[in-house]
Amino acid sequence: MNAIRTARQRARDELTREIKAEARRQVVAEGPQRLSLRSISRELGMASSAIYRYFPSRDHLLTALIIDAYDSLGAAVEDVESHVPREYIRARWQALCTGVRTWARQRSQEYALIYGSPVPGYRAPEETIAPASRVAMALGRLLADGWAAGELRPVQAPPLRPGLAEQAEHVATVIAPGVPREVLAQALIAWTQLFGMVNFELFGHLVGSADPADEFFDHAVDCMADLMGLPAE
Amino acid sequence: MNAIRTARQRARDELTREIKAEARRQVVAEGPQRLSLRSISRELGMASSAIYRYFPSRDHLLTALIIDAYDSLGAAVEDVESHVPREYIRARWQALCTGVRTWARQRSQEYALIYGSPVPGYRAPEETIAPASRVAMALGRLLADGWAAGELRPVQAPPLRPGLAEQAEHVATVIAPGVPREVLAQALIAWTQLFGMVNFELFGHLVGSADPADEFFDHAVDCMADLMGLPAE
DNA sequence: TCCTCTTTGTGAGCACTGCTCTTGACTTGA
DNA sequence: TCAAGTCAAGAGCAGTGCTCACAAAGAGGA
Repeated sequence: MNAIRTARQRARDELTREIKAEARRQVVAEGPQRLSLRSISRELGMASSAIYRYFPSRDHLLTALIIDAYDSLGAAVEDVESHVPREYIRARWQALCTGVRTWARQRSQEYALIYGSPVPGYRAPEETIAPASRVAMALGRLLADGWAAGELRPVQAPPLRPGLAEQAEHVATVIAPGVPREVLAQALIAWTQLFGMVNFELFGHLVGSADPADEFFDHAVDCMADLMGLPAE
Repeated sequence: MNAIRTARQRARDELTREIKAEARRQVVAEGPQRLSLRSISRELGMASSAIYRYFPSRDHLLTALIIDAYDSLGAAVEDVESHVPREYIRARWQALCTGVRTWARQRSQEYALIYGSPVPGYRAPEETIAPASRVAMALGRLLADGWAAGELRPVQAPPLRPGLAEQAEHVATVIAPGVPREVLAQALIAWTQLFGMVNFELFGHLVGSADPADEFFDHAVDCMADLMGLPAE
């Protein structure tokens, strides 16, 4: 709106940032459930009630952190993928996957915040869905590029059930226009596979089987690439 | 040990059960984080401090619930799978998957308890790992049966990296003796895929794409069956 | 039976939490 | 300059997990 914000506005923005920064520090250090508004206020040297001028409740503050986490993950994935030449579709997929995994391992508490079990009674608000879809968008672009270049092999899979065909068609229009629904159905599988593996690795469900998970992860990523019909190269 | 337990022992067992039952009711109704020892004691008409004679901490009570949840899921899956004739390998896989999904949808809070993000600083204790592996065991039996019957098709996948080959070999000896490691590597993928989908469905990450997820789920289950080389039938 | 020893329940209390509300001080724009 | 709007502070409410000293009650040996 106005480039010249008032002093009050600037102070408000700064304090909002500081509160979020301290909150993130606590989440990273001790997990989302230990996040305490009172200890934030103590750390910032203000009264606990003052926090409520900036975030109406603990959940609102958590939501802000969630949005930031989605954005951070999206940016990280976009960044790592952008370093791969555009025409290497399979390499871009691999970069996307390792990007997600690396980010998740480095910032596991924030990952748990967005992909772990939601806080009870917590319903993801409207403003989270855009940042939440950045990773999916990256996958969509990659598929669209591969399709446009005529490099995707036909998928080997059972025919789509009608409802799924419709959903896949809708996803295609939003995320990868022109790409056939069969490809997007397989991409949905690959997508849930990716986060399923990262979840299991981070939450300890691979202990005793595929732990450490590096090679298993790479292997699965390859299999998913084949499932989507990505070119070998 | 002794069939004739003392009155004290019987009272103790009963109260332990009642505490767990009330705790489970609260978890089902409001989620794990709202579980409150004080409100349990209030509901049971006892002093809050008395609970600590039965569970040394809130986390210990949660662990007991987690074990019960694993056992309940394992039993449900075993039950639904046992109703399929032993020789229908693919149908057993499908039954296993829908068994997991159905249980998860019916008891979502308990599912979140075991497959959501772990409570902060919470480390899964030793006694959870046996009940936690019941679903994996069922998958192993199914593969072993299929292999013994000579019905598994050779898997179409990249060769295993050495570390993964070793891990798959180890999983095979524990869960599906005799079955080649290549099959178990694909089974690991199918396994993470299964829980990845259920996670995403329950935690709202499929909203806007594959929601409702029934057909997508069935499709993915089929694809995973193919990935493992299960017979068509 | 009596008399210890152990187990169990109680209630007060500590240190903490999210959140509300009143009160008084400050900034801002007309 | 001055009313309107904004903000921080502090007290307070209702709740939490957990500890501890103490008093009943049961268990088992002499």
